[in-house]
Amino acid sequence: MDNRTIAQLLGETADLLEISNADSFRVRSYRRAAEAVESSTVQLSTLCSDVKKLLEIPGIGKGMAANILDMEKTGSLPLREELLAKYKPTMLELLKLPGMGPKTVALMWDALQVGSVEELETAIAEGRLNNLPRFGAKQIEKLRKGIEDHKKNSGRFLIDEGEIAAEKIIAYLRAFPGLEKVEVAGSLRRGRETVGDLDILATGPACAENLVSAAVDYTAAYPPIADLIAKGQNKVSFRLRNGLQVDVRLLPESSYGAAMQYFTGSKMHNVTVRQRALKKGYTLSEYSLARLDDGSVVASATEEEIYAALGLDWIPPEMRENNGEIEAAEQHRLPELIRQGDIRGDVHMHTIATDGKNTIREMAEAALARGYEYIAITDHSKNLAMTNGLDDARALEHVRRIREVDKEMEGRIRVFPGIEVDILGDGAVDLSDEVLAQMDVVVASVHTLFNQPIEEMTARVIRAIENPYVRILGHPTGRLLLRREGFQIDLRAVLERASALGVAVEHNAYPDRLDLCDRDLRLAKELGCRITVNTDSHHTSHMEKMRYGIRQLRRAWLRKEDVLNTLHPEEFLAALRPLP
DNA sequence: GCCGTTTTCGGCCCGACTGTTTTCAGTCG
Repeated sequence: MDNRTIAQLLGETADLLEISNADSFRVRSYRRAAEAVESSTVQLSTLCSDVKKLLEIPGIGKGMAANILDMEKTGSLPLREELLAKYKPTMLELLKLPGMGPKTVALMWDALQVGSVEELETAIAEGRLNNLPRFGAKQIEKLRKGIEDHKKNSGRFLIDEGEIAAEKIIAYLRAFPGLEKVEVAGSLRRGRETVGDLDILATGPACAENLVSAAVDYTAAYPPIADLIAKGQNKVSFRLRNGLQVDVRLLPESSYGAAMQYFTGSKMHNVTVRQRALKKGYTLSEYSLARLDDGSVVASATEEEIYAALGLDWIPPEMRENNGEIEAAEQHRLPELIRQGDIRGDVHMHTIATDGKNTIREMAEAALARGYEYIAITDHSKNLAMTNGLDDARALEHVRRIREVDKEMEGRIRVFPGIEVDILGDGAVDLSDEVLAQMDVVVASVHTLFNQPIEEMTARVIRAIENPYVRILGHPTGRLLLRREGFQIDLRAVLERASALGVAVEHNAYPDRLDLCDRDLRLAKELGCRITVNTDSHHTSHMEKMRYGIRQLRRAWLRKEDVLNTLHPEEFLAALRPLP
């Protein structure tokens, strides 16, 4: 069992314990253990013969080690099974609705026997929630909208989940002799924030017509398959335990490029490309680009050949959304998109001073190892009490330590002092100007819950960035606009103001908080905003998540010069809004 | 359930905000 699965089972157990009103500290210990397992760099399954090693992991004690051993041995966790006998697995889904916490889920179950999103929907429609304590018209309406949003997004998986699953499948397939090239296509290749399913293409000598059936059998025997949906001549479809559907196609090398082009999509991009082919007297399919008159193949082995035969430059997958990329490719005007290697610094990260997991020094070393030239340490401020946020005094002390580490690093990497302040209800930020004046990088982030009219919300955020010490607007859409009903903002108005003030707008690279979608990023560029891309890292390993953010920037057609943290350290600071 | 120069109990990140309360429970970060 891999770490991710173990972490998931532990996390679910924590949720169930919470619903059952268990001791909150016990719940927390399950959560902590789940986090510890998730961020562990060693596979726990390799440690199971050595319980001592398991106990060395902070957050794993005797009980938890026993749990892990149980999961390794039996594939399940006794406590979780016990709780699932009492409740329903679908209740975990209910927890994802905004405003739905464990207490409410328990109430729904005890009072109405409602244990799933569908049942809740029915109960709302039948007016059965009306007599429940704490349930007024507003609360019910919030839930109704929450369900609506949930349905829109359920069935899709965050890009990193898709990628992790894809990497494992690809590694499995590559182990088969004669499967030489195995790659992902579909929306994952296009870098969308979420993926509906995985398309994986494989080719090599093993895909020759007379041999392919063995490779098909091998594919269908992939151990984690939960449900084999279809097994055909050269295609295998299955579902994984988490519900993600995967389509694997095994193709001859000669048609690999055509298949890559076809299965990468998007739909509208492909429609337009095929229309173009027809105009030129060709027909384009997943097998080849061929002449209409005699059917002879013009191109098929690589995408480059196909696009070239259509008079187009090769188009990066992230751009294939029919947003004008085809015209640009025709006129050789495709922008040179930003790449991961262009990023020279990450200016949003946390340490053990608040809710991070590593020290300032460890973060600096890890960033150096990644090839960064600078980082900014931006721990939380006091309003985020739960994170042990810094008040004025602690913030000053923290700045002093950051400067020390900066010196210790002897110029190999710069470490800038910073802070992530919270925006209060009146639009003020929660630390004093005197303290903010000591910081190189002040990020003002919208964290706390607001449920105000759009005008009021917009005004608050604008008031916050008008504070002259604020240099970056963090989480500009208040994080997870997707998930949270009730947070609404006039993003255009905010971005216009940020642009005028010279406040940079941050794009978060973390997969579950990609708070600017590609459309928002295009708008930001159009309005002349300065843009940064950051990971909001709470652990050294989080820094690798940068790649997800880069892909969003690429989807928005951004180039290196559009993003501030591609600059050298001093240039970066100079490009930020001038300090008062 | 974890953790411990205070070792085998008693701590364990806490404050803001909302809706439905007429004093607070629940959710969120």
